[in-house]
Amino acid sequence: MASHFAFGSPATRIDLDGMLSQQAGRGAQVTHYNANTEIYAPGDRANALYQIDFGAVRIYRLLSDGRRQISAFHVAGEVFGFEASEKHGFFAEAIAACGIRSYRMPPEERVARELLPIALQALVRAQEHMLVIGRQSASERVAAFLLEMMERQGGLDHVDLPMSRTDIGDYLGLTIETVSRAFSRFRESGHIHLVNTRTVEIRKPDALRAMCE
Amino acid sequence: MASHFAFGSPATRIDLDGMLSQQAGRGAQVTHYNANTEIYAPGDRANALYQIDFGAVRIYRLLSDGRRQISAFHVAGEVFGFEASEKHGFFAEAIAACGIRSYRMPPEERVARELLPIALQALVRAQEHMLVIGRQSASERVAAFLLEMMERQGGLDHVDLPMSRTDIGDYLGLTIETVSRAFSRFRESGHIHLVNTRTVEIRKPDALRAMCE
DNA sequence: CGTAATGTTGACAAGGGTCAAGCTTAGTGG
DNA sequence: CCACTAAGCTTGACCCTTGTCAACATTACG
Repeated sequence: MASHFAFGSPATRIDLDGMLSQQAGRGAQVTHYNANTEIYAPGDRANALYQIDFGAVRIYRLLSDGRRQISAFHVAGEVFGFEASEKHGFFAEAIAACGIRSYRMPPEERVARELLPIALQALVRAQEHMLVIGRQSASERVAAFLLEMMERQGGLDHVDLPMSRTDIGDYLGLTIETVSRAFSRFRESGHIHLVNTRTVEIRKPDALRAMCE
Repeated sequence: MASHFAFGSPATRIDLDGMLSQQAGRGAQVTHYNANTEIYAPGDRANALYQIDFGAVRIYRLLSDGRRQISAFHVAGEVFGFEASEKHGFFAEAIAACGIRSYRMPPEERVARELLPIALQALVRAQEHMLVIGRQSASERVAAFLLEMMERQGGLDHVDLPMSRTDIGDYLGLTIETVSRAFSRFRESGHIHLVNTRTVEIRKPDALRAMCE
């Protein structure tokens, strides 16, 4: 509580109403959801925040084979619905019957426009990473890692890895031996070419993408 | 880019300087870090944001037995250092030689004070959850889950679980069978008492805490 | 060129997943 | 109010993926 950046205890109710209703010019909508009903789905416009009056909510994603990773549970008093783009990337569903207030998105102040999106981007990456480490096999994790690095370096096929195998292992929740074996198998199958240990040429990005589904 | 909430491509440099220097009344400090040197550590005051000029950074935590979970890598152009409390909860270290600009914390506008902390809290939870699912065994994950639920319900020893075993498994990256076996083992060892399948009495919270380190 | 750090590969073991059976609880209809 | 059913949960047996331990190879650096 001391810091201007501190966050209240879990019991503290956030005064979203006081904060946002001014902007929307109107109080929040309160909606009732039955158990196992959808609140939003990937692709839906992310133009609101949600605060739970009562009940509980799960946030999750699905792999195409049906494996599911829940990235968060939310209970009464908590706020969810943040996204880093204009569309949702996750499912939100009521676990039990819920009362949920929805608030139109906050104002376009400079901090909201610039700083908050950075935090939200980090949050989305964290959530996606949870999907990788929570539900994917060793080779799927390494494939996802290579694709992530490729994208973050502009999509060029020659990817530079500034980090060690130990770092990669710790990032993916694997041992260095398992990471190394995955690299070797991708090399043997022609998916990648190891220019050197820290430079990878991605030869079959689609094959890697197919692994991650 | 279309949405007022959209986030630029990874290549886009965030104009932190233009945004924050006004507040600090001064431009950013540029610091040089050698490879494998600490930028901040758990317990350090979190009163700045950092933007990477060149090089790469790892964000991680340690379990007491030395297992490490890296929750993020950051490369040139990216911003890190967000925390939900006044102190850092993670290590930040240079992977290679780095040039890093540090910016004093942003202004206390209403959105920054209220909305950003919510996002940051979610981010920190995500990062801590990565530690759990990336590096902990099945029983450690379930112990961490029970403790998290206990804390989020005010620390009472009778914890209500609104979610199914399937949900818990998906949250922890485990199958329902493994979750169930962990509950059973905790029951047999007297750490918990299962009042019913959805209500747990935490009898030895310290024993559970010891498991998570 | 020599040494230490980093990475690769192999053999083996174990933790957790898969498959299957049975149990418990909650909800429904007679 | 009880019986029936379906969903959720528990337990067991087996097996596979990945971790562990070890040896060796390669790279980086002084």
